[in-house]
Formats: sequence, C-alpha cells, structure tokens
Amino acid sequence: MLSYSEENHLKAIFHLSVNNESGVSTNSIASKMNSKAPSVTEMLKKLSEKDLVVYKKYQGVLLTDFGRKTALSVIRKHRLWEVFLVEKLNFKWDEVHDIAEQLEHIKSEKLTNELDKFLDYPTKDPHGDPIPNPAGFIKYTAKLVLSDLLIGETGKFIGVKDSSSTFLKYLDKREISLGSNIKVIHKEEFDESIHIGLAETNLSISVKSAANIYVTKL
Amino acid sequence: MLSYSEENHLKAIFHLSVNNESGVSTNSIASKMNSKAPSVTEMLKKLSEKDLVVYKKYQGVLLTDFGRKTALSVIRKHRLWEVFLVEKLNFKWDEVHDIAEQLEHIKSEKLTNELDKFLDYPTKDPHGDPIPNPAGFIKYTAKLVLSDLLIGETGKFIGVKDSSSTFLKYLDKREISLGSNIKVIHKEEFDESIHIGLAETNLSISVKSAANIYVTKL
DNA sequence: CTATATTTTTAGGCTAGACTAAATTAATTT
DNA sequence: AAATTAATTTAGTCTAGCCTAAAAATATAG
Repeated sequence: MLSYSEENHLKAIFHLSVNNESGVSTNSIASKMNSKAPSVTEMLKKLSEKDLVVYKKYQGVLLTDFGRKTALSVIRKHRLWEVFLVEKLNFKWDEVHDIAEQLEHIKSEKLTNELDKFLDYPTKDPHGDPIPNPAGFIKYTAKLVLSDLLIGETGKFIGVKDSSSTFLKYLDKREISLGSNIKVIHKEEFDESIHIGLAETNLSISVKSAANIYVTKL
Repeated sequence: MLSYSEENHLKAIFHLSVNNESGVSTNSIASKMNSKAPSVTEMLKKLSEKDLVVYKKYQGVLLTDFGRKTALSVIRKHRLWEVFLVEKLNFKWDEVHDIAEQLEHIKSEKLTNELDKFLDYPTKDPHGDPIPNPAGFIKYTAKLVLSDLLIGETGKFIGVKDSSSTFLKYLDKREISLGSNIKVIHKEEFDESIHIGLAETNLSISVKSAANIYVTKL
C-alpha cells in the first residue's frame, strides 16, 4: 500500500519522464513537488527499494514498468474524478484540479472502474488530457501548439499545456473552449502576438498564451 | 485545517457521546479507533488546544459546539458518499463503509454540497442513518429494536445498529431489507430467538440479530 | 585540464502520530 | 477508610516525511 507522498512522487516522475528518456533529475522532481532535493533523494531510495523506480546515485531516476503502471493508475483516477466533477457536479474546468489531487488517492479498484462506467468511459479529461485505461495504457493524440501554426492555418483546440486556473479562466473569458476552431489571421512581428479568428470573434493573444494551447491542424 | 486523525477522533467522540452526557472515556475512544490510550490522551490535548473538545485530565472529554459541528460535517460527507456509491455506482450496502471512510476526508465544501444536490438531498444513508444538513443539524427518527417488539406487533425495518458487512450480508441472505415490514410471530422461551414474518416468508432469528435491527412500530 | 559552479547526497534535526512501560490518579472492594 | 484494582497520563521511543547546512560528486568554463 503506497502513501500519498509515494504516489505523488511517482506521478511527478511520470510527468517529467515524458520528454526525458535519460533519467529525471532530483531537482526537477523537487521543484514539481514544491519540496526540497533531500526529501526527494530520500523518497527515491524508498521507491527504488520497492521496485517502483530505477535509481542510481547522481544518475537521475526512471520508472520501472511497475512504477509506470502505478503512476498511471493514479493519473487515471485523477482524470476520471475531474470528469465527474465537471460533468456531474457542475464544476468549471478551472476548479477541479485541487479536489482531484485529493480524490486520486482513494483506494478501491472497484470504485475507479464503476466511476469509469458511470461516466460512460470517457477518453479525455476536462483539459483534453487522455485518460489511461485500467491496464495503464494511454492513448496520445498527435498535437502541436497554436504558436506553431502558420498564418492562414486553422487548428482545433484540443488541450492546454498550462492547466493553471489563471490560464483556464483567461481562456473562458475570451470564449476559447475545447473543441473551438482557431484560425491564425496574422502574427505581429514586434511582440509575436497572434491574431486569431474564432467562430464569432477575432482577437489577439500573446505568444505565451499561444504556446500553451494544443491544437490539431485542420 | 484538520488532519485525518483529528477528524477521526472527533467522529469517534461524537458517536460515543450519544449515550454519554457526562464525558467520553479515553479507553472507549482508543477501542473505537483501534489505537491505544496514550495516543488518545495526546490527541485530546491537541483537540482541546484547538477548542474542538472540552478536556480535563482524568475527567473524560466532550465536544464543544465547534467540535460537534466539525464531526457532523465529516459524518455528513461519509453518509453522502455512501449514498453515491450505492445509488450511482452499483455498490451494495455492505461494501461502502471503507471507501466512505476515505472519501469523508476530502476537503471541499462545494464538492459536498454539489454531491448533496446531485443525489437529490437524501436524508438517510444506505444503512438508514440520518444525514446531517450543511449546518450540522441532524434529524433523529424515534426507533426501537426488533427484540423489543411484543408478539403480534409489526415493525418497519428502518436501520441497523451493527453495520458490519457480516451482519449486512446476513440480512441480505434472508431478504430482510430496509423498508421491510417485520411481524413478530413467536418468541422462543429457551434461547429467546424470534420467529418473524416478512412479506413472503417466515423465519427465525437470534436475539442478537433482533437487537441490531431498528424498527418503528406500525 | 584545472578551477569554479552546480547538483546531489549525507548528516542531523524537527513534527505528527503512533507505540510500550512506568507512574499517577480515580474507582472499587473489603 | 485503607488496600487493591482499573483507568489514565507521563516519559521515552519509533517511523514517515519533511527540512537546513555541509560534504561530495558531477558538470561547465576558462
């Protein structure tokens, strides 16, 4: 039986592994967890002991298959609960993260699978992130960021890179929502800001924002 | 922000207070929590510090209004989640306790109240226990135990005293379920066992069982 | 290819929450 | 009312999970 802290470390390592084949650094984990390097080192020893990670001093850390599966089970629960909160309990997409952080640690396989069924087997969470299946398989969709589209191209908004509530509320305010088609009308040379066209309106957003909007080219 | 352990102690004290106006003993709390007396003493000091209980060494402990409200908020969550599990996720009444023990600690008032709304403001949990309202008001129903009914009397099954999964499964097997009308047909002198009549069948149950079945006289 | 800077680990300390064993207080019995 | 028994608290220990400061290993720069 894993503790909350163990599960949270596994999750952090999983997320940091995505663009990091060669081992995740102690500091990056500490920074993602809002903790300090020595706490991480200590935890890595414990996780290694339990065969959840492969850890060699000073060499960074990687998940074992078992660790990866465990991390994905936590992520699965997180995302299913997020769907539940939005679909069934009237939460907004910017309100669900902190509660899901708590709910993801509830231990009951039956609960998770019944919840999945109750929600009719969703494949994406409210931010567009894929929901792993019970076996720990996760289906990634090819995606690029809005700032990579060329002038004249249109993308379908399928997810956010930054899912902070600040950014999500910002998107709400401009009525940029998951599924929207976004056309790149113009790119400002000076500050790289981007003029976009939505169904009804046109508006201008910063590169920073555009770099946090995942799209598929249409 | 209270810890799980603090919340669990408050809950235990609340449940033990019901038939105990004069202060709950350290040992009774320890036994309910599957812990030991020194752990309880330590916790009582902390809870007293936080004005959740009134505690004087060797004198037993009682909840303050604040402590009572806090305990009831945890109990409210526990019972709402139980309803959710049974009504929405196909759990049986004997399967929900342990999961609700985890879910009751999730911190989000909005979550609790939205869940309440989603479930259409239930007043009883799957075992017949009343669900406190958001203000911490709890509506008790007058009840007696089946073993107190006289021969010839009929009671409506409205709750269980022992909600262990063993007892609940036992009731399932005999098709004694919440809402059933139970008529006392005969009481055996020798072992005090009770012959009861249900809608379709007659059967015999022990005093011990009968003492754990709450009824209202019809 | 040293020297410096950065990263990581070790050493040691702290708190919460549990425990056992011993001491103290309260309750019960004679 | 004293003596015994039972309940409770104190004292001291342990573990998990965090921390800071210092030491060690690795990476980077001149």
